[in-house]
Amino acid sequence: MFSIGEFSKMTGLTVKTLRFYHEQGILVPSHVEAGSGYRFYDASKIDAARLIASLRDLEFSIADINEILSQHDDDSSIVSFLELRKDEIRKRMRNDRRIVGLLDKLITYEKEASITMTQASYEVEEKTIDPMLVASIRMKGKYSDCGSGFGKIGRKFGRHLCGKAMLLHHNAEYRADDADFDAAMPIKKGESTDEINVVDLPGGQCLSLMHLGPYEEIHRSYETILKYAASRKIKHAMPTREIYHKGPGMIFRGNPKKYLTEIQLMIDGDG
Amino acid sequence: MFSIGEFSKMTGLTVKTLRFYHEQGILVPSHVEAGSGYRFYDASKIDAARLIASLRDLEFSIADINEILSQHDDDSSIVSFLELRKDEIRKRMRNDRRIVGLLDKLITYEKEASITMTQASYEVEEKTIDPMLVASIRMKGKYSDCGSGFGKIGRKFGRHLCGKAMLLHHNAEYRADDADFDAAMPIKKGESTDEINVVDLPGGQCLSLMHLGPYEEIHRSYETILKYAASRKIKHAMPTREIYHKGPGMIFRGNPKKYLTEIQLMIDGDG
DNA sequence: TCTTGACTCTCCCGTTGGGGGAGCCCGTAA
DNA sequence: TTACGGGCTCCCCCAACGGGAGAGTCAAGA
Repeated sequence: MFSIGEFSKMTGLTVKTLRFYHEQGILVPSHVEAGSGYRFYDASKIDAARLIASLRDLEFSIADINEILSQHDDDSSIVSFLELRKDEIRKRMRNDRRIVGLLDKLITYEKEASITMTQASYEVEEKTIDPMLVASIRMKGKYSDCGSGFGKIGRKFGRHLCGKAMLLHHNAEYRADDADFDAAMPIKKGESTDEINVVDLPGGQCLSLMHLGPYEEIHRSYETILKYAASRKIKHAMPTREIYHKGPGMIFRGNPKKYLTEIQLMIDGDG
Repeated sequence: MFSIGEFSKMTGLTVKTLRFYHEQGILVPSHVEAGSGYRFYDASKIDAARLIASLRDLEFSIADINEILSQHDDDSSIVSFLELRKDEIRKRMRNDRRIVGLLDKLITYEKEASITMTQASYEVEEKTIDPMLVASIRMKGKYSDCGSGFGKIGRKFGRHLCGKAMLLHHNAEYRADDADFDAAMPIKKGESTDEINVVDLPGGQCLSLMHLGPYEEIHRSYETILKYAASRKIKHAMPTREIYHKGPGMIFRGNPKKYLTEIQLMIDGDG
């Protein structure tokens, strides 16, 4: 016969836990002294304690354990319990996978944006870009409506997205209310649908300029890059591309002063 | 301004939850009427509610959300929070994978044992078995000590086990205290260590008999199968194999009347 | 104007598996 | 004698709400 302290050390269960299991009726001491209320456990209870610890390790609830102990004495008869438990845990794992996926996206996005922001020169550069496959939706109206387009593409191609959201401008000039543009997102693969076009965007030489700050001020960067092109007599092809390295966050709306947008003018083959 | 019921329908958060968030200070109504205590929310709170719901969906605690809301307003500044959360969830997923693995083992084991038990003829059969790779430990002493051997093998080759535990008897007769045997378990691959030998067990024709009941009675089945072999003048090779289709469970000690053991006598090539 | 029914309020208790601590009892050793 | 190391019971605490009681509020119909 062991005192509760000795039994605790032998089984690894805390004294509190042993008292709790006694109260719950799943691990009753072999003897309780009448006067003092002291609990005493004999050697046969060690196996019982180990068993309960195993079941708790499998995250069975006290109620389940109570039912298992009182009605069963063989592993084969509790297979249904085990399967239920497994289903529940798999369910939780599916949700966890989803959450980790979301978190990963957020983290990657912010880290890339942060690197881009510190490494950018904020001057007009000439660079070569690769062709890419994008899912796009042609929209007419306000630029600010593009969010719904990105939403639709995200819901349809969520698994295959592989880059930042971008806008393809089909107007040469700024139009407030009746702009003609594509909301587009790079994807690894996919097929066109009624609403969404999957197309190859050509690569090649382009002029690029990073714009740090709110969209309302992006016209200044447009002036800069267009002046640069004009001064060097570079012709550019439509559509003009705008790449959103950092916009309103997925959690917070973000601080517009930190919004980071890249303007790309594709250099015309003839230019 | 919306009443709590209207706001609840708009955001999908229950009235109880909204009151709780008010109490916790993470989503305070725009206005609380002095006399009645009625809560009123304006449109700007919808975004806040969405934000909180997103963070709860990522399983952030109320305390974390409080800190995030009061100290940050940009996704990039909470990346460390997101990474912490991700680590915690990955940790939980690792544990869940472990549990599902254990449960799967238990379930598979019991189901196979159950099928074997109902399909067995409980008469001596001749059958062909495939060669197999086993990890084994040579032991001398009591049969009942084999458990420690299985334990060692399990700990070393846990990931590569692919069959039931078995005993290889090197004595032709029953020996109580100084038996010579191997504790062995089939594995997919592995290398010998100091203590554990990885060897190929040959396949071929054998006599097989299922024994249902406690080990103490297995001598009867041995008599049966040996008599069968003798009556047909079949010679058999050592070691004799004993395969434990069902023994003491991994959870419960099990009911010995349901223990299921297969005896295999390998038929000698000359026989 | 009264009533009715739908809302809303606060307050309290319950969930899970124990942990922390107060206040008390007991035996033993310095 | 006192301190210490056990043990006991009883009560509160955690997280994020849900359920329900009892009471007040609001708008519409009779």
